[in-house]
Amino acid sequence: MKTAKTKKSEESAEQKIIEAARKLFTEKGFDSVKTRDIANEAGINLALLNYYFRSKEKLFEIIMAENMQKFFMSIVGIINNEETSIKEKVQQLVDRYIDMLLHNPELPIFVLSHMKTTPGRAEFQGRFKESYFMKQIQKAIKKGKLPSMSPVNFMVNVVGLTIFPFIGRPMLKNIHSMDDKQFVALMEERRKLIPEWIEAMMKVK
Amino acid sequence: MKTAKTKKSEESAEQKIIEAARKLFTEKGFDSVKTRDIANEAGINLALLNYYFRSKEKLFEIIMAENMQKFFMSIVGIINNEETSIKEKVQQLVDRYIDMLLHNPELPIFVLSHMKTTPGRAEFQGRFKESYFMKQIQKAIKKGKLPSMSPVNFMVNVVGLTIFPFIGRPMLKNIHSMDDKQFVALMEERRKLIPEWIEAMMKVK
DNA sequence: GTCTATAATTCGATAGAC
DNA sequence: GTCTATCGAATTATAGAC
Repeated sequence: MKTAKTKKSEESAEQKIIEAARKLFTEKGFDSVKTRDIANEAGINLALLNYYFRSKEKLFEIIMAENMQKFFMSIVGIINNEETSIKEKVQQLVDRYIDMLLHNPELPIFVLSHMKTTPGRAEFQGRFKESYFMKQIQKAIKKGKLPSMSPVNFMVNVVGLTIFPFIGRPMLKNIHSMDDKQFVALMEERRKLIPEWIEAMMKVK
Repeated sequence: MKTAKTKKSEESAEQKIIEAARKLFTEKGFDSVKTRDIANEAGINLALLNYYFRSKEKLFEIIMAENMQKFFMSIVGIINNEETSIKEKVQQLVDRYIDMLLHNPELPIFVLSHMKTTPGRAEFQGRFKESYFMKQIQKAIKKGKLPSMSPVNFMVNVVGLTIFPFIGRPMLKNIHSMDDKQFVALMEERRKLIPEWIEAMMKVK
């Protein structure tokens, strides 16, 4: 174990704990992960966890803030850009999310699971609702360039078509016996197709 | 407490435990729920839980099997019907899932969370992949009636557009400040729109 | 079958040596 | 800073009276 992980011994204990916690909490959530699991994964002593982070809860809050940031903040720049069209925003959103989720596939379930219990922070409240993207969509609907429906549907479709496969990945693995390589190929196919689908969908009616 | 729940005292203790366990496990998962929570929710003594079900784990397995059944088996009849067209199947799938999930909104996150860790049962393996629905889609692609792409994409889109809003509900609540009534209205709108969208999407290219 | 009391284990956290 | 040892609370499970 020591032979292969030369890199890890160069990191500080604090850093090793954070990384172990990030991995385990993001995969399994708060209650399923035991502080001993984190210590083992990090290759450090159990007492160090409390020495550096005071409690399991404090450590979790750090990881949760990190994950929320990664999940939401990566797109606020895109949806509030006043220079780009709806079509351009859709392509950028799809690209950004697919890139990010290919490296952090557990993020959607983590974020959505914990938003069920944790009241969303003021930080993100209305971040979508009041975005320039939403205003563009509402305007397009008024002008008859998009079908008359709840503008939320538009956002749900873009986000859903993009991130749902990551959420449903265990289903694809089991029910469709899809391996990791096939999954990546599927997402690369969807990267091109989703913007085309969105365009076609929005001409309905 | 006793005054209002007259109905509950008519049920057997075993039944009350099952119902409490169903509610709590489905909402919060295995580790977050304590056996005491279940006993309290059921209004029975803690010891009865082990008397009837031997362990927390055995009880959980019952609930998980129930939920898996509800989630998957409700649609096998639809996707294996050799009399209906692709279009009809899409409408039926959307209807069935929306009806079911309006009554069991926690099901998708529960099922997908636990399929991450639990290897899928043989019961469901290949149940989609070998379905008549999949064969119909493959045939339609060959005939050029559907765009040439992975047939999995088709299934992912139908299922994703339908169940993703339930998974993303906490996000809609927080970020879009959407209440329950608005959510139901949204899903009723989508019930009509998703089949139309799917039809439009599949004409791309 | 249902309850009280308690055993057995797990888990988060800390004291204290080095 | 890091470790060993251990405490105290929480939690699952069981023994035994009724």
